[in-house]
Amino acid sequence: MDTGDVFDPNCPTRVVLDRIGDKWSVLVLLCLADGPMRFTRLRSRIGGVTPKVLTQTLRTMEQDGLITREVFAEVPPRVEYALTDLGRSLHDPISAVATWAETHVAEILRRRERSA
Amino acid sequence: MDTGDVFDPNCPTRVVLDRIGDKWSVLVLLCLADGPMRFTRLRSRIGGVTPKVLTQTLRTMEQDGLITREVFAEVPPRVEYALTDLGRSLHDPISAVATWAETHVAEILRRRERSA
DNA sequence: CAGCATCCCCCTTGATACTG
DNA sequence: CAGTATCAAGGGGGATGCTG
Repeated sequence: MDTGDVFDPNCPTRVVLDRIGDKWSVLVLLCLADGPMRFTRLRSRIGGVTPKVLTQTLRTMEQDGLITREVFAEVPPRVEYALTDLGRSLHDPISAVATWAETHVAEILRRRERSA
Repeated sequence: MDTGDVFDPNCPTRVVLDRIGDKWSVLVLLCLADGPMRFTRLRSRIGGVTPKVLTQTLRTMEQDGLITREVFAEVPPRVEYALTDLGRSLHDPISAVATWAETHVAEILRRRERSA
C-alpha cells in the first residue's frame, strides 16, 4: 500500500483526510480534549448537532480508534467518551488548524465579500 | 462576531473548517506549495478530480484569498495558480495534519477492520 | 488548454418522533 | 440518559460533451 502520495486517489491517507474533513469529528475531538465527557454534554457543547449525527460521528471515531466508549451499568444509563492515545496525538495538528482558522476567519470573510 | 468558540454553530471559524474539510482544497493547497502550477498540471497531479470540481475548488479558494489566478493572453491559453501569503500560512498546519494522516493511516485501517 | 454547460445521482445531513 | 427509527431534502460530486 502506498502511503506516500496523498495525491493518489487510492492512497489510504485520503480516508483519514476525509474523516478529518468531517464537519463534526474535529469538534468532538477538540471537545474531548478537555477530558472524558458524556453524550449529552457533548451534544450541548457542540451547537447544532443532532443526536443521530452525533452518534454516527462517535461510532466512526470509535471504530477508527480515536475515542473510547464506556458504558456504565447504571440507572439512569451513563456513557462516557474519551480520547485514546491515537486521538490525543491528533489533537495538536487539528488544534493548529483550528487556531489558524480563528486567526484568519475575518480576513477570509472580508475577501469573500469583496469578490461577491 | 464571536471567533472564540468553534463550538458555536454561528462561529465563522466553522466556515473555514468547512472549506478545509472540503475533499479537494487541501490537496490543491499541498500541491501548490511546490510552486505555481497550471490547470492541467494540477488536474493530473491530483488523481480523481474532474475539471468541473477542480474549477469550483480553485474559484472558491481564489475568492477566499488562498490562491491567485493569473491568465496569460496567449494561444493556447495559459492559466497559472499560485498560493497567496494567506494560503502559504495555511500550509504548515495542513501539512502537519497530512503528516499525521500518513503516519497513522495503517493503524486506523487496522482498527477499522478489527471492528468490522 | 482551460474551462463551462448540462444532467443526474446518491449520500450525507437534518428534523422529528419515539424508546430501553 | 442515551440513544434509535423514520422520512425528507439538498447539494456535493461525477460523467459527458462542447467551446473561446
